[in-house]
Amino acid sequence: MLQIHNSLTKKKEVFTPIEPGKVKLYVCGMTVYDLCHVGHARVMVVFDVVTRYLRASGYDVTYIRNITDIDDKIIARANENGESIQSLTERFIAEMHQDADAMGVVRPDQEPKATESMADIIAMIETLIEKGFAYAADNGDVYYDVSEFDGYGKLSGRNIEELRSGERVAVNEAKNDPLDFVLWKAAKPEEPAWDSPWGNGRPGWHIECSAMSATCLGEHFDIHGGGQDLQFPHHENEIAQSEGAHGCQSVNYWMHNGFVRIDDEKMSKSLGNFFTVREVLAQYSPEVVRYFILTSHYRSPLNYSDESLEQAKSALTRYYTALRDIEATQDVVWQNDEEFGPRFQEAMDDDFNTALALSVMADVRQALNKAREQSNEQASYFAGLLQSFGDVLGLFQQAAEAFLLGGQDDDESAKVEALIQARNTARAEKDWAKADQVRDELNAMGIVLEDNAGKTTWRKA
RNA sequence: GGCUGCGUGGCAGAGUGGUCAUGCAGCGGACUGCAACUCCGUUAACGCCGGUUCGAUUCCGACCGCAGCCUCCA
Repeated sequence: MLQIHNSLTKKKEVFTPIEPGKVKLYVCGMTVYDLCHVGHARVMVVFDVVTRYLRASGYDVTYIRNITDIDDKIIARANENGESIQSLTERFIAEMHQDADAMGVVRPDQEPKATESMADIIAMIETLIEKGFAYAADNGDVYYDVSEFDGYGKLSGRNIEELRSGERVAVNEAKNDPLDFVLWKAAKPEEPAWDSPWGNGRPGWHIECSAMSATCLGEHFDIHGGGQDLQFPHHENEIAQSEGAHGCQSVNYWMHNGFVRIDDEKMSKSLGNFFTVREVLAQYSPEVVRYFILTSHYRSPLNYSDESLEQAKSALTRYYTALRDIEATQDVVWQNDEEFGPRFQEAMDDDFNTALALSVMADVRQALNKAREQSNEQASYFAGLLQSFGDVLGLFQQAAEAFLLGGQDDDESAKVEALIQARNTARAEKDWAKADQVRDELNAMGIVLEDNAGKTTWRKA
């Protein structure tokens, strides 16, 4: 029975979908003005695995991940670059897709964009004004009146008094209350703007998600996810907006993933201590990055370091080594495996405990390696089982050879093969000095040899 | 200052009131011409101080340390 830690109640709860057999999932996506960094990669991978596991568990999942394609940073960046906003956002949407695809992240069912949701956004603001939750200020902005919403603070565990005492925002004259947040921003000269009942302007960040989630999934849906930093104020404000406008609970389960850190500090754009996905993928295979992300529980902090990536690489190499040169039994269904299936399921059912699930897979790998010596059939079965588990976590999605040989071109491969041939000739003649010399040469090229059962295979170090 | 959360062996990282995590690395052994791979075995941990308990790393409390949010952020 699947249990999910709900940030709203701060407890693990049994997951019960609103509609039996169906899951409606919304995740806050990127603001597209720059390349994805490892923190973004974590969100994508985490909710990719959530989606994969829900589907593997038999749910019909509708997965929505929005794109914020209009905001202050986008406008500022476009101006800096001297390019149009549309050209900037289209470019970075393409870059994001490239990174996500590289990491094997399954595309969401829909990726709504803020700029294409204006009618819904404006209609929702109108509703909020009608119901008394929002007001138009003299300067053309529209604000949400926080004091009108009883549950304000319930997600982030705060109340309005606490928020007031911790107030660090410069007071904005147009607001009735410093805690009120903007739903619609009046356009400044030279800024892109949309027509609205309150004059030309553009939406505030929070209202976009409330409008898009309702449009794509309805007023009440199952799971809403995102990074921990969105809990306040973004998700708190979403609740105020959605529940204010619709008069019903908007989300049953809130899921927040932990941060990626560097040297025990949050990786973020503002601190400038981030690595882009592009940079990391130049050095490590995408599945190594994915494996690294899955070694810790999604809610824990994840410290990024070369050492951790190297460990992930070594571990994944062992899996691919086990899968190499063996024909995996097709269509093995892990749920049917009586030994490992229940252990894997128990791990994943426990709030998506991927670290524990990986330990089950390590046992399967060992079983595979042992079976190899005795029974090909058994070994093939375990290989198939490993593949089946891998499909849930998005691992082992490439051929073992492709992973282990890692982007060798044909010329290089031919050269390696020739050297191996030469070494094996020397070995046959018991010319160990020569054989070792050739092996050293290969090692220097970053090639590791493995002599198995009369056959020499190689891989990249 | 307020509110969260965390502190596990050399590193990464699960978990549990009494018995094995797992991975990376290390050590010993088997295999190998030697290595690598693989297998077998193995060392080692639960921030600090109290309390509850027959027994606590696990529950409770204080303390120390770290991180996050309270402003844009995945």
